[in-house]
Amino acid sequence: MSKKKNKDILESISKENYLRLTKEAIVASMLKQEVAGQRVFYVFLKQKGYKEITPESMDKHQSDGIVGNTIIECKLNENEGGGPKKAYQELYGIIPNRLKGKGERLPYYRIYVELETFLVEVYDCHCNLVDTFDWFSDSHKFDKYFNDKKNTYEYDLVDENVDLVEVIQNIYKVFPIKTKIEAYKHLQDGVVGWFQPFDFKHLNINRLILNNDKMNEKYVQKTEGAYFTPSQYVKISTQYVMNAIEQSKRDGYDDYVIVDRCAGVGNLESQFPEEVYPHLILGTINEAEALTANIRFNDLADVVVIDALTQNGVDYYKIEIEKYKTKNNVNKLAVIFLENPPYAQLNSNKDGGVNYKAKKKYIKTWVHKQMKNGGEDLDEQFVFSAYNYYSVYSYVHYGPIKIWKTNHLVNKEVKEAYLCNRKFFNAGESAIALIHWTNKEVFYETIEFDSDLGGKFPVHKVHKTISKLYNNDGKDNGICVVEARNFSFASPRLTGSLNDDERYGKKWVNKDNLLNALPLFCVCRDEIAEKGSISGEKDYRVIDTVYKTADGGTKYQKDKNFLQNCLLWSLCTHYNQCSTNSRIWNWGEEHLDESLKSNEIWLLYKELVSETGVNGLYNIEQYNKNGYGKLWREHTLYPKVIFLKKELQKFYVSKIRDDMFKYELLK
DNA sequence: TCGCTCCCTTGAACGTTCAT
DNA sequence: ATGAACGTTCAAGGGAGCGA
Repeated sequence: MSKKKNKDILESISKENYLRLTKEAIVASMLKQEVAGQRVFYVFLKQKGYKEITPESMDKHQSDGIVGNTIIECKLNENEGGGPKKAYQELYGIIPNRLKGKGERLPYYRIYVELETFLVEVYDCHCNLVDTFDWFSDSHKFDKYFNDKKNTYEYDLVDENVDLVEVIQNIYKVFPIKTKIEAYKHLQDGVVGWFQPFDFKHLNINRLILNNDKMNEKYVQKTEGAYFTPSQYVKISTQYVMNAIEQSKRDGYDDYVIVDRCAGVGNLESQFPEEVYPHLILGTINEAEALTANIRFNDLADVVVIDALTQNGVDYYKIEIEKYKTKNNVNKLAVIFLENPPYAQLNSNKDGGVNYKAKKKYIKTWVHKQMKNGGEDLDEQFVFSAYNYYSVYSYVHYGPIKIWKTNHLVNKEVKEAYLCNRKFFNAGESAIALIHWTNKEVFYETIEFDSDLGGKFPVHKVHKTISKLYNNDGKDNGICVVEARNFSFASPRLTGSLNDDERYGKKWVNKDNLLNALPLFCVCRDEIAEKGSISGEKDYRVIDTVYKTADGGTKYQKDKNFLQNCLLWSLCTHYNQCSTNSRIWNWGEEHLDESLKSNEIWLLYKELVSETGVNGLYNIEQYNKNGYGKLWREHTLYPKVIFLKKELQKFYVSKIRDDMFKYELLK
């Protein structure tokens, strides 16, 4: 809006007598300050019968005025908002570039509208004036350009600011297709009105492969479980494999093969020297990925499409290994597995995530059926089948540490181990173990990992869950429900809560056992184990490697100091969801040590309780005293609540956390 | 009952545009 | 330059339900 316009509006507002206006009229005049002109224009067109126009979304400041095959830019008059100069930049620079960056269609026509003078100028994409008319009397003329299909602008995918990955993802959106290979077909054929035919096989292979990894992020990742491994970690796993090869030579093996049953586009193998290619035995379940991988390996290695978790799949690799032996006349062959399998738990309730089970209609894979226990995660199935059906020399494997830490699925010698940061796999920050296992049986209690942060990071095996440390005393005797169950820190709200409404479970604890049970609630809410830090720099190595256990037994119950600290924290934290009338508040105050009652945390908490007349920080946060007005909470209550939360964090770290490790509640 | 994962909503933090 | 007013992104938190 021009200065003049705004000034006029502001002046007219100060002259206006609002007392005589209805509510509606006031709202109408408020709208005048903003983009009222455009709103009137688009509403007018809509009322003239242009159904594709939605004025509400089109007259916002930053929306691109795209209707059918046109981009529209409105100006009130030629002095407003930069006038024709600014309109030109928008129509031929800013909006097209934004669309290209998003990989979306580029309209052929550019329309400049001057609202006050009713002037409409229609240009083509080369800025040739095509038509001029009056939008009030000739509004039907827009129709021709909105719906024009014949004159189309095609842009080239080789263009710098075209994001090929976005184009492919838009192809997925626009056409009813499921696989990459179909998308590639569209690239090859071109799409009228969108882009020219693109010969991906000969024109820009490197870029295509590079982007293929990126493409896995959003679409294929979800449907096929095709995650890619970042190159800095591929470098390490490549070295691990080379080490295994060297070791096999020293052990008297004649030759080696490298098996990857989830090769995808061949990322894990991309850093091997070419002489390694003939030793590769690769498979993937996605046809388009196999196509791309075969381009990468230039016919020196063959990537086939096969599901490794079927009986056929298992046999296929057996046969391929045998074939290699026969063909190359090998006596003693070292079989090295190198894999980054999909990590997808199939017993999940939702149909999102890796779509594997949706395709298989909840049918267990053949490998899964062979497993006595576990195997809900595809990763476990890959690990299980590798060691069960093949005589593995070495297994270089990426995956969650649970296969060793809790499931005890692999108990083999560790040659080398590295903790990768999952954020580089395009997921949330956490630790993914890269381990070079041999086939020698070894039972470790601790594995030491290298990592991005340098030094050694130990991860300990766990045996018993904390749920073993207490029992259900029944609702009649119980003071509150303590939920304390699993090993991991996923969803701590659900599996580590304290409440009196049985919202997550029914494990009631009575007055005699509660003091001993509260540390189990506290450990479930260990912020550092869950998030990697309290604030600032995260230590990704902690996330998903530190678990809750009962391996230390009931020793912690003899430390009265520790129990008292946990009691104070449990009573004051907002994670305690007991209602204000719960018996826990009186019980807690009775049992809290006198020395802790002079602690700043307790004093502050009690102050909030007396101010609101409500028990529990969780309830205090929701407390609303209408008589004080809506801003009262912001000014009086929340600053104190925030301060108390910070003090509780500090208290947990300084007085509780170390003991959690000491008593092996954290491990 | 227990262990675990996935989807959805929020809102803080950061980005961008525009008028003064 | 500065700040209002949106727009965008992303992690945290809440909740549901599967399979053993």
